[in-house]
Amino acid sequence: MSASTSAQHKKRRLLVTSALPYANGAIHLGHLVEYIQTDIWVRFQRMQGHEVHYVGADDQHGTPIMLRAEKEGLTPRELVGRVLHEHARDFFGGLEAQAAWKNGKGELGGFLVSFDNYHETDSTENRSFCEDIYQKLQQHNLIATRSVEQFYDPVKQMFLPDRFIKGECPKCGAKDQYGDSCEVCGATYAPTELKNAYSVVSGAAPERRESEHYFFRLSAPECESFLRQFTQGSGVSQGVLQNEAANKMKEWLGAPGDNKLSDWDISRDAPYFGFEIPNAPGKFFYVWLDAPVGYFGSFRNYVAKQKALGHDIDEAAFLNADRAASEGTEMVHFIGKDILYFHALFWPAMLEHSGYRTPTQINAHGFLTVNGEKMSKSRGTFITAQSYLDLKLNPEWLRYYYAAKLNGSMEDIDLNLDDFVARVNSDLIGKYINIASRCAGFISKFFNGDLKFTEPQWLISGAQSSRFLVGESYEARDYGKAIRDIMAAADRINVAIANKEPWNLAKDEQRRDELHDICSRALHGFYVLSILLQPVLPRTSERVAKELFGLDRTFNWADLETLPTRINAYNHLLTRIDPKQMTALVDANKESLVNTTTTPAPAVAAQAAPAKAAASDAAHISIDDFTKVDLRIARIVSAEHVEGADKLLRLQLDIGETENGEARYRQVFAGIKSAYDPATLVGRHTVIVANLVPRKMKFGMSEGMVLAASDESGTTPGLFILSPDTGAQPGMRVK
RNA sequence: GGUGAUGUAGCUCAGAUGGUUAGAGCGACGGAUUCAUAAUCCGUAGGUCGGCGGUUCAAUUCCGCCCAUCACCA
Repeated sequence: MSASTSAQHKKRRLLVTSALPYANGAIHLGHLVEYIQTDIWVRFQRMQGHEVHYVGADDQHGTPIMLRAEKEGLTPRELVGRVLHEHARDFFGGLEAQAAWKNGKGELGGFLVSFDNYHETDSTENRSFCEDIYQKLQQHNLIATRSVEQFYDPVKQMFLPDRFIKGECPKCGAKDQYGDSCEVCGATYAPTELKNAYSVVSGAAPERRESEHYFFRLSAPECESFLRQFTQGSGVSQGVLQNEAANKMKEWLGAPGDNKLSDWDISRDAPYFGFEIPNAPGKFFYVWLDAPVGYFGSFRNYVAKQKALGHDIDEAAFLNADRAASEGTEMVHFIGKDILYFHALFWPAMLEHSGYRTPTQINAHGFLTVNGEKMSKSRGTFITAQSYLDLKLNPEWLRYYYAAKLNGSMEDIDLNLDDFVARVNSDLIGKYINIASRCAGFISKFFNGDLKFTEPQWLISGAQSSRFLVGESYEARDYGKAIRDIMAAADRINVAIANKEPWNLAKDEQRRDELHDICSRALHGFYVLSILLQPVLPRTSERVAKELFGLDRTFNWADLETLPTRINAYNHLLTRIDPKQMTALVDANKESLVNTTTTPAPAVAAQAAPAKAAASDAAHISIDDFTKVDLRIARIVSAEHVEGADKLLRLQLDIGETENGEARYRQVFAGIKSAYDPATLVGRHTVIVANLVPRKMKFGMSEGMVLAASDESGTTPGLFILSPDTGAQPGMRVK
């Protein structure tokens, strides 16, 4: 790759981004593929001394956020503010940790993603970029307006995105199907074809209404000709896009004259959480317009923060088209393959025609599967970042495993949990860490920590060739190859140690020089491996640099040309994964009650069960008796502690009821405080008795009862509320 | 439905412009060793390279069809 060879001579100036996670849910292991992939690349570039600015942000606008905030009884700002902190905690240990780290006064937490800045799209910086881009496009006659007919919720008084419409499949009649295709028979159709369509928001029958929309004229000839040149490029190596992505673009663009591009609808009507379009009251920028602009917003915010600390970063050199061209700065996006369309068509076309610089590299990656299948909440493979960290699993394990599987293409990668344990334990502990562990003792014991090399040049030239080989792989994002080459080197070092049998040399005082040499060489090997692995294992490599080799800083790429001179006493660096931790991780992420019974715990319960069944034999009830109990699926909208109550939580439950067109929630007091943190309940589905006589309690009316299991004998402690299987909707009858 | 990607040992993956016995790591099995409470080293077994057909002296590698998985069709 040309970039890596030229990197030897020229200092690169890079603005790097990862896609912005939507502020509507928790970070999970699927998200982390991208942030870890980007972070490894960024850290590799920094190690070479390049100027790197890695920025990210939360994507906070749009209808789903607006509606979710409403259901939780929050303003959108309150919701996205909370989620921003959750995301920051997962990525790097929180905004405070990040700020301290930037000041050189602290360490990152979470998954060690080393953003230079993490911001939000609902910000003043982002608004001003959006307005500026929009106005420039307008000046270039690339904004058009026309009337669009859309679904409208007459109760909620808002236009509805297609995914908020459900109804019966026009082909097979299956109920509750989305507006694009039927999950039961596989038919595809337009939302207008749905029978008995209803709004997911209010349940009302949607109407068709017209409204004026604003469009970015992507179909304009200047856009097409620009994109043709931009996506195909003239690049010798990768160019702007990977091959696979460039082919996809060819498909989207078609042959010259096909005119396959259509204009892009960039406006949404009020009510909408977003930025109002200048001089267009009641019209807002569509979230997908301001999301990528968020990269710029975050960068500007970062430049200001750095300026306050006395560091000047030339913003225009990175954002202005002419300046970027003359200064040779780069802008590199890491994205998932699902959003290639937005990043490779709309985004560059917008930038090109508003005077901003366009991306120099767009790197798309595939999706994550777990154990070969789509992540599943009921199987417990929809694993949140928080659950991984809460169980004290080492983030470097996951970073290493992802690195070993990533190859720079758009292929999906699989996290196989058994393989994860085997791979990490065998590679990192068995091969890599073991080298230091088995040799450091001799150096400390016999040579006072001093290293001595008989053939220094030979060792340095070996490190030099690793430097090229591994560096090229990192540059091309073929981390899998980098890891294979690094581990092959670790294998060679272990073989060399075995051949010299230092434990036998140690018994013979005549052979101290030989002992000194083999152990010094092995430690140098460990030094090299630690440098090469630093982008992947930043925390461990930092400890190796500081604690073992006594440096006052982290490694950089040039350290590969030097030899360490001494070591300090060796302390353990990494522990193995216990397979039980994987079981615990999956259990912690299981939502369905049915599936949790596969865990070992019920051994006790199984013994208790027969006795209870026998006891209840005496009192059968009729089916009619049972149907008197109205059991419903409920969604927990909010949960909070009740002041003055020892055991109660106050829950707001959505069971699909409405009142005057507004969603009506049931307030229920549940005695589950001892077993559940309210924050973990929000959003969960459970089962309630809906026709229980409402009861006035000291703290208010309780309009139903949440069902929970417990062992009456007290043998098995705990309280367990029920969870329906995935797909159950609030209000469904349980019978 | 259309388009594209993927399908190689038990697991995770390399690789080949078509050409002698298809590779690695892990796992399994056998042996060695003990510095590494955080092991390693040596060796063995395991694959008709998703299925069927075609082109060819020769295909797992090229072509067609089929099956499976995944994605995209704004």
